[in-house]
Amino acid sequence: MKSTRIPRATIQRLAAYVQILETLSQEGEKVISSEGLARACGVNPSQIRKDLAYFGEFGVRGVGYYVQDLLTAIKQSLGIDRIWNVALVGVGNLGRALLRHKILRKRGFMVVGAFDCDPFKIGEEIAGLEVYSSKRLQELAQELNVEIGVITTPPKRAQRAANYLVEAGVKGIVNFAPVRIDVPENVAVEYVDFIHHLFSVAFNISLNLSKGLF
Amino acid sequence: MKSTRIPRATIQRLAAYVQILETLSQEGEKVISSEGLARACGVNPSQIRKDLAYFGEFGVRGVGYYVQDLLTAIKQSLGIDRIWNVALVGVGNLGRALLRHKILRKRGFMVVGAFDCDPFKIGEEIAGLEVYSSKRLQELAQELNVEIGVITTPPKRAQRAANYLVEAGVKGIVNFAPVRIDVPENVAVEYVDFIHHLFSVAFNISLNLSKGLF
DNA sequence: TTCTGTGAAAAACTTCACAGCG
DNA sequence: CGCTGTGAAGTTTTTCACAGAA
Repeated sequence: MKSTRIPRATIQRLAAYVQILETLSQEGEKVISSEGLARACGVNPSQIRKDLAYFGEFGVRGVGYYVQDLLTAIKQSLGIDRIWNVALVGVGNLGRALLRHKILRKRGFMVVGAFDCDPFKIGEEIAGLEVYSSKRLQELAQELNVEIGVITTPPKRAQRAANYLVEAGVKGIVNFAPVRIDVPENVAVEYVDFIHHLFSVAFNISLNLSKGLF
Repeated sequence: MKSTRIPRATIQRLAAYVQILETLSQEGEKVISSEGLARACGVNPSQIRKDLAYFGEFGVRGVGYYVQDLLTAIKQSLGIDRIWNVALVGVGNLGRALLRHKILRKRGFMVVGAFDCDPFKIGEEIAGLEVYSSKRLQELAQELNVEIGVITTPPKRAQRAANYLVEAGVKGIVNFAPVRIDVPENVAVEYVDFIHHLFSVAFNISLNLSKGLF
């Protein structure tokens, strides 16, 4: 394992590799070359070899990578070779969808607590989980051994949700609310905002159109 | 307007600037400096000036940027100064959440058609929109003047959904399914996969933990 | 004076090209 | 022989630093 700082982009790509390798594994493929993997995820083959080299030597020269071994190695490198307990704050449309979506659990992220500040929602049961008052976050998160918080509140309540989560001792937050949040620097934050992707598509369409016209 | 190729990262950041500027605008702020904006979205001030310079000169030296003017200018540059018609394919948990979420519409993306291949879902009404058979995509998308497709199907059906959308003449696709899709190169594609962000947070937590231990 | 716009420098990231191992 | 692992080259993106306009 190298000690160089690992590019953020590499982490993003590793996540993509995991997805492709899991599909390959399900399809019964045993071996994949960097070129095959590259084609499957639209990047350069040496990019893949470089990305993997940050964490170790997982391939066999002249052969390629054993799908199952590589999958295990990447998951271990990313720290996703185990289950992470997650608390979800904000039970709106998006929050509900995430709670019902099996993908979180399938990927090793188990939502062990759902929280909201709306009295009408507190006590409701969604996907087998009771909705608790956000004020009980600190108390319950410790009890439930929560490590990651997911914020799906409206933008105005995101900072408060973040505060509760930090107080409750979570070490990472995935924020779906379209606002920046302030947290201590030892808390890892990721922002998810699909509107950005729609903007990006809109921009590219406009660009293509103008290329066609002139 | 410069003719250099605009970095993808710039487009992503412009989308973030839009969000912040809209908040500022609502709060009645008239002027913002590149430094203020930089602080609000966690980037370097000259990054912001560079990003904006790709599209023109929007600032006033010694003053900063007029919030409203800058907002208008960025929206125009991104091609989001108008309404885009969107077709959504795949009415599962995520699809439903997007249909009900007001944010799409608020940002200028109007879902004008919802499609699914499950006979049980066809005919259902969600957020005032009838669910149609995916097979009718081509016919209806043209009628409804759809320009962007959003795929929220399970991974296995994503490629078929993409094919339908391309046949229907959409020029851009936002794919929420965790698989790569093949489309003609004049169709802009963006992938949305929040699991990547959870992976990223998990990795960073693991990293912080190991830093703390050694 | 303040704060933008921008060349030039620095850093980060990607691709190349090939040595080296199975 | 084929494909990985990797230094070196190349490219892109970010940051610096300062000239110049309001």
